[in-house]
Amino acid sequence: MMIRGSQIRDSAPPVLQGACAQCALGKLCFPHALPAPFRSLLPLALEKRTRLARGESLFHAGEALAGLYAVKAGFLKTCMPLPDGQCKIVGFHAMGDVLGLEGLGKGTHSTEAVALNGCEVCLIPLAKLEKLLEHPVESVHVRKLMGREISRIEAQAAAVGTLSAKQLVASFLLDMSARWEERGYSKNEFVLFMSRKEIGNFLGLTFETVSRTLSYFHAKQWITVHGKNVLIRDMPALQVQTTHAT
Amino acid sequence: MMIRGSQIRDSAPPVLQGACAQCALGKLCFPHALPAPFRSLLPLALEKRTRLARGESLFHAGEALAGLYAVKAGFLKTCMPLPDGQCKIVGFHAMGDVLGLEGLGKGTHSTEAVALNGCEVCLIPLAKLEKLLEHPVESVHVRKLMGREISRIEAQAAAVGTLSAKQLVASFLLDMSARWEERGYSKNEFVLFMSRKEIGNFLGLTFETVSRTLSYFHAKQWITVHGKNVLIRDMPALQVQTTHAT
DNA sequence: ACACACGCTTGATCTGCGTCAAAACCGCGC
DNA sequence: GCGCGGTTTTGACGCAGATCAAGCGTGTGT
Repeated sequence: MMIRGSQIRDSAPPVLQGACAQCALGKLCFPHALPAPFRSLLPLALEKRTRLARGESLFHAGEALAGLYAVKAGFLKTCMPLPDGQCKIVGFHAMGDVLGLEGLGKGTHSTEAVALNGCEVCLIPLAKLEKLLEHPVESVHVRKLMGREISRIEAQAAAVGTLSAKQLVASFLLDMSARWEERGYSKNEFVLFMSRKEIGNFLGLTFETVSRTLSYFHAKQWITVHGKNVLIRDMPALQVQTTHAT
Repeated sequence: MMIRGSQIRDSAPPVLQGACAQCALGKLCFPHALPAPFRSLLPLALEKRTRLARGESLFHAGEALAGLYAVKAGFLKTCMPLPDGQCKIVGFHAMGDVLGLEGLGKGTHSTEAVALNGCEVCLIPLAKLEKLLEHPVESVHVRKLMGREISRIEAQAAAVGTLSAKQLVASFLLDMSARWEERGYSKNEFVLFMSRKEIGNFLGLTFETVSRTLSYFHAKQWITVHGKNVLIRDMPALQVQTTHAT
């Protein structure tokens, strides 16, 4: 019954209609952004809350889209399978993020979503989603989510293709920092839920290079790293590192 | 009056309501995918046809979204500005492609679109687009376009972060080939409208490396290159190159 | 037709990051 | 506590691709 390492603050029953009304995550979670007149539809929309243990998949590449997912708690990665059987991480996701948007194109997922720790996730089933999306306001909302997703991935792709290892790791840390801040946590001190290997995969580097770069930043006194715990001590220095070469 | 290097087959007036009904590009172009009952809305939607000369921008990064664009003829690139003032190409676009979807997130464009040669482009103005999107069928259509776009960029990002120069150039050629085939042209013989520098920028390589790799493929008899003209002589060899390392 | 500028090719050299290897660390079960 | 497997750190070395540089096409404007 207990969820290891999760940030759930209340003890809501695992399946509950209208649970979002009491949800501690507040407006972060996807359907909460809807304007008042459409809120009444929500208990219908949120059908199932799922718990995932570390390493479990929410969906697989090639699988038919079951609907959209809103992350309530925990951390996930989305991976794209490569021709050679390997898997490239295309994003990390925390509470408030929406997963599955890429599947709206062909009706099947192009990526796999895997839990990095204990997660709780809401499913908005496809049938009910489509019903919801007949209302223009919600339709606009989903388009905005998708547009932002496109911008995010384009920026990511642009960075990976051009920046050096130091630039990539610096911007990765700043990105994580910003995400924690958005969610009301400290922007200077946080935990990396993913391994060095996963960071490397995401940034197009080896885990040795990631480790070395973190050590380098540590030596420069810009950050303090102890395993997965990171303390940012000189944010501007990292920001400069993002732009300047070498 | 004439458009250099363009594939326009008829001599339709530059601005024409309902032009798509006679458009030689047929179903390739975005609004044509709409089912019959909604077709009547189209002459309203397609307000303006724009001609762009080589090097002209359709929209800039940061600019407010004017609407969506459908490419009627010609070739464009979309670029994302980087912190250091450089610009990274995130996509190449040909007739039938839709541009501006990334702007639906924040209402402003996150990329710039630049014509690689003489282009003709239709604008669907934002106000009319929103009207159109109140109809569920069209709303679904745009979501599909966006979903496919997300998948496409994710795949692109995955490739650039992991593949070697030879793998990247091989998959680039195969991608171009597939796009030409989709549009009814030969999949074996085509013209690269972009320069080596632009290919390099797109793939995260230098133009020297792109040039060397093309020469290597040429030496292997897999392709024939004369400037921007490409003839693919051994498609399977290129496909193998995509997966195999070295 | 000419020359100039720009893009492309090809070669030589340099370097950042990948690869291989070994040791330290950390969590976990017993 | 102890031993074990996996992760992380750190070092030494090599290579793919960047950089520097020189010559060659090709298209463009006069």
